[in-house]
Amino acid sequence: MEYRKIFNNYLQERGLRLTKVRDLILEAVFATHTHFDAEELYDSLKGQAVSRATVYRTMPLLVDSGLVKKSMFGLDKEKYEHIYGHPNHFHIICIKCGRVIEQIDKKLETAIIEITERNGFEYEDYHLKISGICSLCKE
Amino acid sequence: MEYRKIFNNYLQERGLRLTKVRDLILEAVFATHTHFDAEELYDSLKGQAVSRATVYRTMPLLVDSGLVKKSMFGLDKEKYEHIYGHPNHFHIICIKCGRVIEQIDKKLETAIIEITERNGFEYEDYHLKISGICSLCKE
DNA sequence: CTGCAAATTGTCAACCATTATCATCCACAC
DNA sequence: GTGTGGATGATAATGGTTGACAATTTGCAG
Repeated sequence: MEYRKIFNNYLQERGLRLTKVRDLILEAVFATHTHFDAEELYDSLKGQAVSRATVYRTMPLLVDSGLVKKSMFGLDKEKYEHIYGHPNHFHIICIKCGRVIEQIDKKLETAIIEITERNGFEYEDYHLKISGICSLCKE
Repeated sequence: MEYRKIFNNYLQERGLRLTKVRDLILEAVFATHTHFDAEELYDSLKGQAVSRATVYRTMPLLVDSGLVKKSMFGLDKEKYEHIYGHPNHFHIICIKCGRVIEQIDKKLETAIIEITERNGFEYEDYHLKISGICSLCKE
């Protein structure tokens, strides 16, 4: 798995250790194909000796390594999603039922990068969340 | 002040009461021209008998009334900004120094609305946060 | 203007996600 | 295999936010 190589490289580059527990967490993250929070990840690791604290401690590493992204839903908890192998995308959320649609739009992304550079920034990443009412809830 | 009228209408429409305290909070919100959190708002009301709990209780009303928006920085606390009289805008944030730039881009907004409708959603709002490295930090 | 019911507020305790602490454990270099 | 410093687990602590409830105030009817 490519993502393992990436994470291991990331760890080694900064003198962090490749541990069994970090591996378990990594696998759990990539076995999850939805948006999840730390607690849900912890639950999915029940039975495999991993403590809650370590899950919380590992998430920033995964984010920093570029494998995982915080996906901002403006809710209470931190939500994450793995992004390795997923092109940059954004979300459209129904404010009635909470349904989330993922979208990719190259043109929009290009426009965003242009705007960033026009302001003298070196582009790094973007988060876009659109709120609306989905077709099912419109009636 | 127009925003007072809007808030009062909002309250009356749902049988909520216009109270002195809500008025004080409203004024404090519109006296603040930056992004703020509940605690900062509470501080700015020191001396005017308003309790912390009421500040927290009132924020959702202000958001729901459309006068205030949660501005998502993916940080620890809920951040807000008042939006009455401000065109819809987004933020570019420097990941090194934390500087925040506000931008308006009509074309981008149009594109976002189009994408939303193409997906069968009725457009409501969007949140865009761009991360990058600002000109000062690039060196 | 007065009285009343219901909404609102303040105080303070409770909640809950996240973080710090610290003793124990383990990865990794030698 | 050993030593050492990073990593982990258990648990307490933290801090933003919310709940409970008695006291207070608003909006309205009379």
